[in-house]
Amino acid sequence: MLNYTTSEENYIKSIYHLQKDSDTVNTNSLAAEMQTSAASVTDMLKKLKNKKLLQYERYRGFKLNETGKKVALGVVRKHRLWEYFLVEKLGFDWDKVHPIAEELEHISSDELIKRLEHFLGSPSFDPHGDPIPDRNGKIPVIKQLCLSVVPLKHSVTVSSVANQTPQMLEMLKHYHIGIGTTIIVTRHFEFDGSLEIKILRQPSCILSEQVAKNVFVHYDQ
Amino acid sequence: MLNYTTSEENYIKSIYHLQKDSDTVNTNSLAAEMQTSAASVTDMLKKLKNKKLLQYERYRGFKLNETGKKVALGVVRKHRLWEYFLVEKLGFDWDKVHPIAEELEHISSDELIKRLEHFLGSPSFDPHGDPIPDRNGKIPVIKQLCLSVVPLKHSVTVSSVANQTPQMLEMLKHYHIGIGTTIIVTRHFEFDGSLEIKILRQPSCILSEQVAKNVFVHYDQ
DNA sequence: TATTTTTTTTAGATTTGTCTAAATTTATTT
DNA sequence: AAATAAATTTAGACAAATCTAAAAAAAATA
Repeated sequence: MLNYTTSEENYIKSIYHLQKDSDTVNTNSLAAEMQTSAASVTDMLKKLKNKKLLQYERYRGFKLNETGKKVALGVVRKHRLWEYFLVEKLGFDWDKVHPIAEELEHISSDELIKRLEHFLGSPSFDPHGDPIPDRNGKIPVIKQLCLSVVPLKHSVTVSSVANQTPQMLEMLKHYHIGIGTTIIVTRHFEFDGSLEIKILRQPSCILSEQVAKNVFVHYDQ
Repeated sequence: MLNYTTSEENYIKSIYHLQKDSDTVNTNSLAAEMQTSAASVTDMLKKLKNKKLLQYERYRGFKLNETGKKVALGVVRKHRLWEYFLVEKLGFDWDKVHPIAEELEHISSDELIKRLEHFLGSPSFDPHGDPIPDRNGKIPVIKQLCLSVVPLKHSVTVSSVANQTPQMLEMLKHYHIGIGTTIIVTRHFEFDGSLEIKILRQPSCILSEQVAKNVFVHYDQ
């Protein structure tokens, strides 16, 4: 596989994330996402089109082709493996690792990533619960649902968190909730949508609907 | 501390290595070291002088000042910690890690390096036996001598290897010699300068003078 | 010391990625 | 459908890092 510049990789990654939500992407939303000007985006689109990484007709929006998606998945893979390393091996809090992984994801060695993955035990999900694509770009899937809609008395495990701010982290730390935590919802208060939950070896506690809406879980086997 | 570009850091590091041998550095030798043109070196020298990292009078050579040396030591520190990580944690052969560490050394986070160092157990020497500067730029010293001049029957430990090519690595692997290996020189053949050595749990073997001249050791306590 | 050679610097281009401002195309409203 | 607004692209510029070729300075040699 060819090598791309850090800037190209960043554009490709952002397009990839945007086109998951809305099939074709437009210039302004990419400019907003990347905090740059629409003109810069247009410039880069021409380069990426020349390198055959995306479909693009001027004024008509754009989307990554298969090659482009593979490149994007490679960058996402590296980003999430490094995040896992930073949290699990170096002990960073998960809300601190993003900017560092943004740099590490552009280190080019394939052998490095192969060995890093093995060293980490081939994790399937990063510390935020986001899936880590495998070497072929395959993304592990998991049947997730929002904690706010989980039925009472079912045992579920936290698999990801939507809002990844320091404020949310602080909140979750206080409640002893992290990726992998097992939770049972014991009551649902109609009035404000808040939940009473039970975590193993913790006293019961109440979560606001706002928090619950940002926590995603899967059913335990 | 300010941030510098990857290119600036690479120039600073190369100047640092060159000025260890010859107090003041000249344009052509830096150009050769960095595999670039003398004109490019002059361009960069002006930038580094503006940023107050080196003493430089045109046509008169140049050298890093104290600020420049600190920056250089920071880069060297990062390079060697990453090399240690790549060899000790990811299982790379030591002759494969240099180009990867050349990329990793430019990752900017200080917190990352602090935690990486702690994770690695604060090593003092990298896998080639080169010293790792501490957070303040202090370089651990060790009283080294060349294996070719070690007196007979003294127990010594390999601390570094001068020639770090794949060919040398292959040779040393064959003899079961690495950084940290304990060696006793049992005979010295005047004819060709070759040595008979004994390594714990290995049969005695003969090293050519050429190999011995590239191996550095220190006396055991 | 005068000449030649070597080293170093300058001058002028080039590439990559960015910018602002103006022009163009598309979309939305009267 | 015409006018207006919004989105997008082009034109032209700039900074960083590089290059080649020419000029200038320093060093070596005759």
